[in-house]
Amino acid sequence: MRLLFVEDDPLISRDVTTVLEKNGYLVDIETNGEEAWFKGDTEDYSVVILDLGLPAMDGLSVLKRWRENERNFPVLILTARGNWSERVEGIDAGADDYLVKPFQMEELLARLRAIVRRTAGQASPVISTQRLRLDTRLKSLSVDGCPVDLSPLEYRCLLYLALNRTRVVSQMELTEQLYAQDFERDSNSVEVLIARLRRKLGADIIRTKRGFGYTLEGGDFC
Amino acid sequence: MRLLFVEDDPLISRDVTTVLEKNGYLVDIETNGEEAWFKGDTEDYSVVILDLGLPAMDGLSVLKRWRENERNFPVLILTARGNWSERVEGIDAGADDYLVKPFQMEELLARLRAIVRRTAGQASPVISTQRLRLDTRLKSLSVDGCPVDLSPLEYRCLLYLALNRTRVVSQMELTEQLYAQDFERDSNSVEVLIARLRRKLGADIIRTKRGFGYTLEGGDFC
DNA sequence: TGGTCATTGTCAGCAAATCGTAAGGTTGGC
DNA sequence: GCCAACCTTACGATTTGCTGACAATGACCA
Repeated sequence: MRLLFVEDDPLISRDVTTVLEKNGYLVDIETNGEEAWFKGDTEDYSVVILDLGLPAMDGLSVLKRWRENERNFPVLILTARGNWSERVEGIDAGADDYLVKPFQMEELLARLRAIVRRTAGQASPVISTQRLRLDTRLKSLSVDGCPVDLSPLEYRCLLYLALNRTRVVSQMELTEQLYAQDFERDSNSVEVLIARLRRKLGADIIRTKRGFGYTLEGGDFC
Repeated sequence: MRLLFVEDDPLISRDVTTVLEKNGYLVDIETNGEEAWFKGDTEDYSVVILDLGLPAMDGLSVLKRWRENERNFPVLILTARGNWSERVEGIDAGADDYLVKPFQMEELLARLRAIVRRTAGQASPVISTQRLRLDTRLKSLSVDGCPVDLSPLEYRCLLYLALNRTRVVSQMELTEQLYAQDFERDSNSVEVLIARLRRKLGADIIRTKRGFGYTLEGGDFC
């Protein structure tokens, strides 16, 4: 789950990032608006946390320019206490949620989960396909009603496939989403990961589109 | 995705090209301005990377001449560090983005993605004809409602025919779109490819206009 | 401290799919 | 009927993806 964190205060960003990473997010940090905008415009993020007080280009402008370019990832904005108008403007500019500083990490995590779920078209904290049931709060999974244990990496992989089950996810994309950007080119770790998932889930849950990538069952037509 | 890479330093172009090809681009390399201009003027590219310091004809002139001739493919220019005026001139001459040398490959890839997305607009993810349904997100195809599996090359070929179904696509054109520049001209690989497609789709989906090329059913024009 | 276990990357071997090549067959226009 | 354009088939080199075995790491516990 790739996350862009736009925050100019290095003290805050370091602490928050640590927690986010412990919770399975792959965090990119940007400290100024200009570069944050470029990152958001060119990379694929699952969610963005955006502080509104930024140098170079203020957070609101960044958000507006993203939305103009149809960058539709969910954005959670951070605002200072009592700055009510900013908050309203933020929502108008296309933010999906806001949080007032200072905040509890627990609350940030909860809102991130909610926001990711909503924008993925999920109304509940549970993602279900025909045979899978992924509970994002408990990080638990059942297949055909039977509980299955997953390792952290396996869970993140399956979650990403589930959130993108309407399309083919290439090996490369999966690599970028699961590992930091300095990935080995000639490694088959993704293949091994998929194989281990299949052993736990059953062979026919994750399908291979040779030459293209992987899809989950249930994203079918016809 | 055909890409023209105009760069006079063979060391740079070789390395960059390798990465580009691994990322699915069909790369043509030109090392001097004159020939680069001719290539861009006569071939169909999805995007062009243009180094501004070139022998024979400098990059800016090449770009201007393309734009005068209404060659509207997106162009990303490469400039030396700190050469600010060149960059501004480049944008004025019709470049879509620029990158300062030396650069990270990741950043180049990101900017290419952004640029292609911008100029392509957003095309519908599903292309339908009377009997075909091509889902570009699932990379899957159904004929008369029945799913059919395609190899990557077959898929690209059919997609190109589908995107150009209002006209006849010559063998030559298909070759240029599917293969890199220095391809054997007297090979029957396209014919074989079409034959394999026909075996999977049914004989009457792809029609031959002898001496001209191929058309898809449904693009009737007699 | 040392042992056990879960997690995850690496590697080598295998099977199957992919795709270019070549050779010979068929078709259609003149 | 000839010739070029096009089709079909078979072959095999290469690529792609799967799998089991093994190693490195770190957490946990005695």
